[in-house]
Amino acid sequence: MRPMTHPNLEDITLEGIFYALSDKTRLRIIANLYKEKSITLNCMQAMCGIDNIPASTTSHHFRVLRECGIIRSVREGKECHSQLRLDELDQKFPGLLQMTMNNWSE
Amino acid sequence: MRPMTHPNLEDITLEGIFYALSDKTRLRIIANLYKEKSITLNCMQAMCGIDNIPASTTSHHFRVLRECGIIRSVREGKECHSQLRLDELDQKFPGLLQMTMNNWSE
DNA sequence: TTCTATAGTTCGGTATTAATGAACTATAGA
DNA sequence: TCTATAGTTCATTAATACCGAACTATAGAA
Repeated sequence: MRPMTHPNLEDITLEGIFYALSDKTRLRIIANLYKEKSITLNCMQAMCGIDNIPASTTSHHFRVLRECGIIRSVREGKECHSQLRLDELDQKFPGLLQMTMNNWSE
Repeated sequence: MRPMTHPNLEDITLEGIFYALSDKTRLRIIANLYKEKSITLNCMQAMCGIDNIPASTTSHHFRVLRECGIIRSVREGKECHSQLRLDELDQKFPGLLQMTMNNWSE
């Protein structure tokens, strides 16, 4: 299993972030993580309320979110715990995540 | 030539907008249109400073922007004049375009 | 220590979508 | 009517996404 990679702050691009946000499922995941800002969630928790996505697809979505720089994930035991890179993102693209969540309904 | 179609405000989706914004060339177009908010630009003007994109690709990008609801285009003579749907977008997704332009550099 | 369940990842094939050269349309002006 | 301009559409190739099946890594039970 290859190690999880995360881009450095300076390598995160606006268009990369927008790409990650251009999918309903990923927006729902982000919304779940945003609700629980202060704690990390495992995949199942982060997928709470999102219907019936195959595990492989879920894994793909988390990879997209990770590799564009929106979330940070660490393996803990047999789970993978993720959280938003809130402070970093807010430093690089002020207001982006907040605006997104303000405008996200569903 | 089929007529240009634009979605109604209620059919514009957040993920659709993000998809349109997930491309460097389209972000550059948006930035050009944003600079000249008050006037409409033809394709060539809107592509100002953007290097060497084939006409067919340009046309494709404008179509994506149009069909997601970011811009409105009308044919005027042999040109196609476009402008941001600024007020409408601001009503539906407050702050989205402004945040995007604040965070766009290039 | 093995066995089993859990939580996720990776691989590979199919299906969808994007980019672009070539041909086309529509209009303006000579 | 002829030519140039501004852009669109079509068709092909190239890149990506989705998802079942097989795999990995860990935890806890037997």
